[in-house]
Amino acid sequence: MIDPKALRTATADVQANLARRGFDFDADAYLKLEEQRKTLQVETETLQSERNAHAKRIGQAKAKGEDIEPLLASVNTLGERLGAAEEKLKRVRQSLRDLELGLPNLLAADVPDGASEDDNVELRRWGEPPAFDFEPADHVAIGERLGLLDFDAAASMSGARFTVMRGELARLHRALIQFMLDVQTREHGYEEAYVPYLVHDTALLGTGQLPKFAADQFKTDADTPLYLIPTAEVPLTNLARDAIFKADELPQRLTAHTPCFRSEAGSHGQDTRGMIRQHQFEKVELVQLVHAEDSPAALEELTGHAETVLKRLELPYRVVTLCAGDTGFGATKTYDIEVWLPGQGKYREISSCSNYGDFQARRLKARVRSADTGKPELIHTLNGSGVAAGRALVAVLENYQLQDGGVRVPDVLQPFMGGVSRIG
RNA sequence: GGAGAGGUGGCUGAGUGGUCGAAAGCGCUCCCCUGCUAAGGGAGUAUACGUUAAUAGCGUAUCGAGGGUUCGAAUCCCUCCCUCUCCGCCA
Repeated sequence: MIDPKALRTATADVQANLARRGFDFDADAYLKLEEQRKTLQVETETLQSERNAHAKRIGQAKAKGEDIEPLLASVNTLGERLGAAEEKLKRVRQSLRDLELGLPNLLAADVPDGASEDDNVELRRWGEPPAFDFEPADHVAIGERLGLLDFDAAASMSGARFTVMRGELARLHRALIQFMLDVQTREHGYEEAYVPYLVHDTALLGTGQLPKFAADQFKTDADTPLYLIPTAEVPLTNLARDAIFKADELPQRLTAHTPCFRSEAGSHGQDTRGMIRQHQFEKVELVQLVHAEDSPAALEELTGHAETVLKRLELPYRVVTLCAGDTGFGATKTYDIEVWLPGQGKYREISSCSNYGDFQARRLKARVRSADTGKPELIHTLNGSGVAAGRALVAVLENYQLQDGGVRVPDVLQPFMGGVSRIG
C-alpha cells in the first residue's frame, strides 16, 4: 500500500506518479471518501467517549450502592446512535481500504518513461552469444532428441504447461539449484530457508498478490482455502510480518529454493512451446529486508547476486531497467535480467529484481526500531530470482548444445553432477 | 480424525462483568549511591489512528481474529485461526 498520509496530503503528486504507469487514480473519489472517514471517525469517537464516561459513572454509582436507574435512562439512545455511526464508519473504511489495496506502488524517480516492454532500457550486457557452425536447436528439440524431456507424458497426467524431465537432465536441473543456493549462501551471505508452499490469503495480501491478482493463483478447495505460492518471495517476505526488528538486525538476506505455481491466466497462446512458461517451475529466490535508506543500494547489490550465477554458468545476458508501464504492481523499480537463448535468437527474462520500498512492509506491518528516535519505522523489502531454475536449464541446453545432439555440462555444475561433463 | 486444555505487553505470569492498556517479576533505558566488580535505591519502558506546530497534552481503538449480549467485556455467548496434552492414523 501507498502511505495513506501521502494519498491525503500529496494527492496530485501520487496521481501524477501513478499516471506514469498508465494507472488512473480517481483522486476526487478518494478525497471524498477520506473526508467522510474523517467526519465519521470524529463523530464515532466522540460518542464512544461519551459512552465510556457514562459507563464509568454507572460503575462508580453501583459501587457506592446508589440508584443507577436515572443514569441508565440518560444513555438509552446513545447505543443506537453509536451503533449507527460505527456501521457507517466501517463501511467507509472498507471502501477506502479496497481502493488503497488496488493502487500500485509509487515509482522511483529514476524509472524510465514508457508503456510496454519495448520501452525498457538496456543497462548492460555481459558475455557474447555463442557462435555455432550448425543451426542451433531450441531446448524442446534438444531435450526430446535426448529422450529426457517429455511434454506428452506431462500433458497426459496434468495438461498443458507441465513437463517431465528424466535421467541426467533431471539431475542437471537439480545441480543448477544446488549450485545457485551455494553461491547465494556461501558467497553472498544469504540464509537458506525451507518454507511452506501453501499459504493463507493473508500472506498473499501482505506481499501484494492479493486482492488484485487472485486469478493468477492456484487455490485449494477447502473451507479455509490455501494458496500455492507463486514465488518464494511470499513465504520469505512474510517472515517479517508483524515484526519490529532491532536496528542492528537489518539487513536480512534470505534465500529459498521452492517450486512456484502460476495459473498463467491471460497468457493463452504465449510461450506455449517448451519450458519457458509453466504452471510449475523451480526457483531460487533472494529476499532482503533493509533499512529504508538502504534499499536503492540493496537493489543494485541483489541484482549483482543474481548476475553472479549467470557469469559462473558463462551464460550471456543483459540487464534492463523496466520502464514505468512495465514495472510490476508493488515495485518502485525493477531490473530484469535476460539470458541469451540461441534457440529463439533473443534475450529472455530469467530474473526479475525489485525494490518494493515500504509497499509490502506497510501491508505486513514489518518495522524496525529507529536508532535515532526509538520509534518503529517501516522497513523496505526487496526480492529477485537468483535465478529461475527452469529457465536456467533452458539456457544451458541451448547455449551448451553440441552438433551431435549432446549437451556439454558447464564447468561449475560438474561437481554437482558427479563429474559428468556431457549429456547424451 | 476423537477427547481435553489454552492463546494477555520484549519475556514469565495475575486478572471471570465496572475506575484495566491491564498486578507482579524479569529484561531494557535514564538517574542516584557504592573508590573497581557484585549488590542497592528511584523514575521510565506497547502499537495504531484522530486532534495538534509537537515524537507535549487530550480522545479513540487494540488482551489470537471476526461477530454477539450489556449502560459497561481481557472477563459471558457464537464462528474461525493457532498452540499444547492424550488417543488414532501416517511420510
